[in-house]
Amino acid sequence: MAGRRVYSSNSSNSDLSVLLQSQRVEPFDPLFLQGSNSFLSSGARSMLSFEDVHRANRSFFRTFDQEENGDDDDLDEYFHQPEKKRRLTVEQVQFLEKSFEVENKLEPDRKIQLAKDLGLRPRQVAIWFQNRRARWKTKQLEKDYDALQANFNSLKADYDNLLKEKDKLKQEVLQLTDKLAMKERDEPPQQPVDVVVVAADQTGSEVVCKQEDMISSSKSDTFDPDQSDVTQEEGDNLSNSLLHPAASYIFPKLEDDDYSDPPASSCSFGFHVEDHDFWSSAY
DNA sequence: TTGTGTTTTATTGCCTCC
DNA sequence: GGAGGCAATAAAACACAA
Repeated sequence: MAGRRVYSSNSSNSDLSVLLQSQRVEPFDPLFLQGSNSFLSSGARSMLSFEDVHRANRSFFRTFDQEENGDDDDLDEYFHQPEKKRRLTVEQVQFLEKSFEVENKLEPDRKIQLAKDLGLRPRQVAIWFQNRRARWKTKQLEKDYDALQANFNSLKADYDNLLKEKDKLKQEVLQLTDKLAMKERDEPPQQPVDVVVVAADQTGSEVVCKQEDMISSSKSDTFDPDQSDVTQEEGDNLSNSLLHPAASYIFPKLEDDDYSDPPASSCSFGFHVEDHDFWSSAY
C-alpha cells in the first residue's frame, strides 16, 4: 500500500492520530491554512474571478473556515462526534466545473491553487476531479453506445432493403424463365440458332460443333452404337446434361425419347453443358 | 412523514509511472 | 517506494412520490 493511503473512515475519530491523518493534515495544508481568503487576495487570478461569487454567498467558506479551520472547540468536536459529509456549495461546484472544462486533469500546482481559491482541502479538490472524471467517462460511454446503436440501426435498415431487393430480383428471374420456357414450347424456332459450343473432348483437344449438327444428329431415328464414338459413360453424361432446362434451351427440338440413347454425332463430347452450381444458386 | 431511488462526497485497494 | 489515477464501493445528502 502506498504511503498516501492514510485516510480512514469518518466514523473512527476517537483516535487522534487517525483523525490527524485522515482529516486534518495534508501535505499542502500549511499553504492552505494561511487563509481561506487567499482566493480573494491572490487566488482566482489563475482561471476565474471568484470574488463575485463569494460576495453573493457569504456562506461559501463554511466548508473550511467554520468547520475545518475552526478553533479548539471545533477541534474538540471531532473527538466526540463523527464528521459529517458536506456537500460543496453551488458556487464551489460551478467554479470546479469551469476549471474542469479547461483541463480535466489536475496538476499539483493547480490543485493547490484551486483549493486556496475555493476554501477546500487539496484532497477534496482532487477527489472532486476524480469523481468528475468518472462521471464524464460514464456519460461518454453512453454517448458512444447511442452512436453505435444508431449506426447499427442504419446498417440493419440497409441490409433489410437489400434483402427485399434481392427477393424482388429473384422473382423477376423466375417469371422471365417461365415466360421463356412457355414461349419456346409454343413457338419452336424455325431456323436453328447458330450456337457454337466449344469444349474439350476426352483427349483434351478442342471440339467445336454447331447446334444444327447436334439437332440433326439427335433427330436421327436410328442409333448404331457400333458407329458411335461415344462411350456409355459419355452418353450418360450427355443425357444428364440434357435433362436440365438450360439444355432444353440449347436443344429445343429434343424430345424425351431422343436422349434415351446417346446421339451419334460428329460432335461427340463428354461434358456437361450447364453449370449445376450456377443454376442451383440462381434458384 | 416516510420509504425509496439518485446524486455526491469520500475511502479503499490495486495499478502504473518515475 | 512515493505519488497519482482509476474502479468499486460506502455512506451521507438530496429529491420526490405516496
